Amino acid sequence: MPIARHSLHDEVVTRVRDMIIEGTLAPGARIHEGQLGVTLGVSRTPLREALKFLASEGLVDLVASRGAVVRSFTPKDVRDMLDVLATLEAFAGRLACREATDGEIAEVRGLHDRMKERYAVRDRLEYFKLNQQIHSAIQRLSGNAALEAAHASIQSRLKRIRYIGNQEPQKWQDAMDEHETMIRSLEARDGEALAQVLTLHMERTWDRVKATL
Amino acid sequence: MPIARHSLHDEVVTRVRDMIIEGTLAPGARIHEGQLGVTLGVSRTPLREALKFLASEGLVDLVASRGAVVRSFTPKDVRDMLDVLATLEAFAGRLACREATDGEIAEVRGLHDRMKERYAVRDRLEYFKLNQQIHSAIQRLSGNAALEAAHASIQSRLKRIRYIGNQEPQKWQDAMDEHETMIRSLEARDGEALAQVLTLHMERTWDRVKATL
DNA sequence: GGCGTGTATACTGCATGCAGCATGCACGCA
DNA sequence: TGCGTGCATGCTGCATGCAGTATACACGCC
Repeated sequence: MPIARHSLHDEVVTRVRDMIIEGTLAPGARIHEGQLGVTLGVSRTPLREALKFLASEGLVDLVASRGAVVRSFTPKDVRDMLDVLATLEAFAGRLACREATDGEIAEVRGLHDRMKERYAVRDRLEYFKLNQQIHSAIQRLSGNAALEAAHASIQSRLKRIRYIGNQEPQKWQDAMDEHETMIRSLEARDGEALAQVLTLHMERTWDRVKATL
Repeated sequence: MPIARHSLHDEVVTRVRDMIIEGTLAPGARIHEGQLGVTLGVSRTPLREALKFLASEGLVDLVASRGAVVRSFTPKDVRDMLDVLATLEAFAGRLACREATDGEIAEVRGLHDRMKERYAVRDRLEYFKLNQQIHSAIQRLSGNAALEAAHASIQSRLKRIRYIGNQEPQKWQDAMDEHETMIRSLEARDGEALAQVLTLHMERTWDRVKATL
């Protein structure tokens, strides 16, 4: 394994993306190149390159001669993205049930169990991270790289919004139950059932987040 | 309407993307910043920014300290992308039948008729462009911007490969027939039929291109 | 003769300087 | 007093210079 090579702009992409997800950079906020550059300790060049990258991901908008602003989403945007996610995940679920090895499914089960533990102690941050990993893992198990990439792109845009959701205990419990059904369907290699619960999960996710928009 | 503002890196993104699609920059070819910069008449900075953008689109790979290389796709990559496209287009087709106005559908019919004319005189380049426009238009008619963006991203990666396909008269005729069914289904607002033919079209597209990979 | 090592070349990665444009404020005129 | 215009400021967009590193070739050693 090659040692991790941290090209600076790659590092910056990650950092800025995290700042957007965590809300340090609020939606609609203008990104000041010089200022942010100083904050991150890099010059404007790699920062600008990172912003172009994030623009392509849809996390920031580039306005001519006025630089970058953090993209803000309307409720409809969110709903639309969830609909696409549902479509992609349902497709991935069917494939995963067919293509994944038993070992791979066991790994997802491992993620699921760890997530359940974090839920038990109400560790929202870790729960959330494991949750995202599970959804990503199902895409990966589909064996379709293009699918995985398309999913990752949309998921990253929704991260912030989904993190805000699940605030209420009942909602959180519901989400956990849906995940329980998911993992069972995957282990049973029942593609249709998995696709169905994934679609339902997205629909419910919408119900859980729409009030916060 | 604000006059078109051509930020240089945007222009470069378009130019380089076209060079990749047209094959001027062959898959696997290394992109030499200085040299290409001179060719395009721009300095390295906007060119580098454009390359970061294209990397995010998946058209080039960035290798640390070695710059950018034009991404090359394996047959499986192509197959995978077509599968995702089929999924997205089927979804978009259903939505479009429900959401589009009669006027919008008439516009697609217009594109279709123009495409048929180009087919009649065997004008492959114009046929191809109109073909892409039709597929994009169906996404747009879905009213789901996230869907449209995800589709556009994959479609741009496949452009070059799909352009090479349809070389043989019979294949081209078949593709044309599928499009004929498409437009009829759309006009009848039969979402299921449209989804079905779009899926079929992608499957057939695979049959048409796989030999060239 | 083949393989490993050293060195030279040249390309990428990043910093910085300069020019052009957007924005906000002040001043003048109606 | 209100609106329009001009100017100053500061930011973005782009060019270029410099340092670090990959690569290729040549030389030496086994």
